[in-house]
Amino acid sequence: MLLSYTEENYLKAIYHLSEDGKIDVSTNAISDALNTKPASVSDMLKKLSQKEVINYIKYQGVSLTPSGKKIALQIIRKHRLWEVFLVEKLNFNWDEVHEIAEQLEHIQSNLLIERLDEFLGFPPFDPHGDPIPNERGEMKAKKHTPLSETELHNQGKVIGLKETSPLFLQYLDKAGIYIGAKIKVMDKIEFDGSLEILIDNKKTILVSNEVAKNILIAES
Amino acid sequence: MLLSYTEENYLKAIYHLSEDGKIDVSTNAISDALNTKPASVSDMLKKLSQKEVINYIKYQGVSLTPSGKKIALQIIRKHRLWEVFLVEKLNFNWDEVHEIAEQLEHIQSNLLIERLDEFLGFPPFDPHGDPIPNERGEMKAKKHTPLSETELHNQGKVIGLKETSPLFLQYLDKAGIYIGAKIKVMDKIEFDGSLEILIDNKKTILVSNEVAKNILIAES
DNA sequence: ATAACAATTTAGGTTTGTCTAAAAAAAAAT
DNA sequence: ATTTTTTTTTAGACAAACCTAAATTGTTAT
Repeated sequence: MLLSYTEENYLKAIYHLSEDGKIDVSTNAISDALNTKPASVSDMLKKLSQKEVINYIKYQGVSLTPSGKKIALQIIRKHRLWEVFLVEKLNFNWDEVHEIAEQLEHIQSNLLIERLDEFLGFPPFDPHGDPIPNERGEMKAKKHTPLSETELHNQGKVIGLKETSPLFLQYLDKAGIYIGAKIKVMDKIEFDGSLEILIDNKKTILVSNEVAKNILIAES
Repeated sequence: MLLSYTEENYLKAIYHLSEDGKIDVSTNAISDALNTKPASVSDMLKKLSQKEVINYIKYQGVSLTPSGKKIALQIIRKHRLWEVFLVEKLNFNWDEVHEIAEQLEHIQSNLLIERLDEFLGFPPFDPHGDPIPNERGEMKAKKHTPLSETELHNQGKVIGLKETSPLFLQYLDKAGIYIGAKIKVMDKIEFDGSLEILIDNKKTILVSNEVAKNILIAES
């Protein structure tokens, strides 16, 4: 089924809002996300409900139907693949690409997006560390961030490394850091970007910014 | 000044229609090109005239103002650059890319298009042989086609070669073909794609399809 | 439990880009 | 030089996506 540019944006917004734990998304939350008025959202929800891409009961919020979720994930797939393209191929910074990808995600062509995916080497993550759904809308992996970008006091698990040289692995081993280790950021030293981290609730150590940049964390 | 998706398409259509010699473009011609009704075109022309991107006198057709032409050429620039991307990087065939480029040409970001141009190595022509305007909307070169694609009885000048090996150049020299030579296609042999061509209104020779593919013609 | 407040929906209106049908202007044909 | 035909414009309507203002429903606090 073919949806308009605007309808696609509504589905995407509902998907992102329900990601944050919520089962049902409120009209006001959607109007905030899309910079429209609640009245406009009500109109659109009625329409999307008729197209059976959302479950909608008046005054009680909305959720995506399976088919709505599939469409939302396709748009997210396109968005994230284009972001990879912009960063990897056109040398954009990861913080410059969002608005352009917002436009590119609505280009209609399955072949295009599969070719793009291939051209980019089937990347599993976008430049912000968010996983890229596959063509069936499946997304196994979780979002990850470099330890260096993790907020103060946040915690998560080590899910990957950017560096895999023996020297780096030896260092991690000695420090007690391994894939799956639980890490909490206790302090950030502004001067050089080094971090004080708590590993598995047991040991607190100091890691340099260089090291932190190469450890990927799935926050929780 | 910012135009809508639809307004951009009108300007582009008017540009292409006035390319074919015509100074003033008719309402019907535009409605044909855009698959809309003449009444809709009249409405839009009034609007575009108010925005001072076209010169419009009722019942007398339209032409682009300098600012309208500049906008049209920017869109054409984007269209052609994306076509190069699709063919060169994503391995599309040159006849598959038009519809996708029709969508991509409306993506708004000057930085994007300049980066794309650079990424593609500043190509002077799109995959159909049409020249790509520069960022100021200037387009020096003329459209070119391989001699092998030139229609029967059409004529033009040799403006370039795809092959530049000494053997090929020697062959051309012997045949009397040089950059600037006037060539007319007298006959096409279906069997092997070879061509009978008239050079400078003097000499008729037969060239193989392989040779014809490597000679670029600016038709006239 | 009910009053006050917040969230949501309905009603009615706007803009953009389209349409059909009818009127007006220009071009072609007698 | 009229008539006929074609082209173009106007008038009035419609769908999509938005808006404001008013009405309704749900929630919270007393």
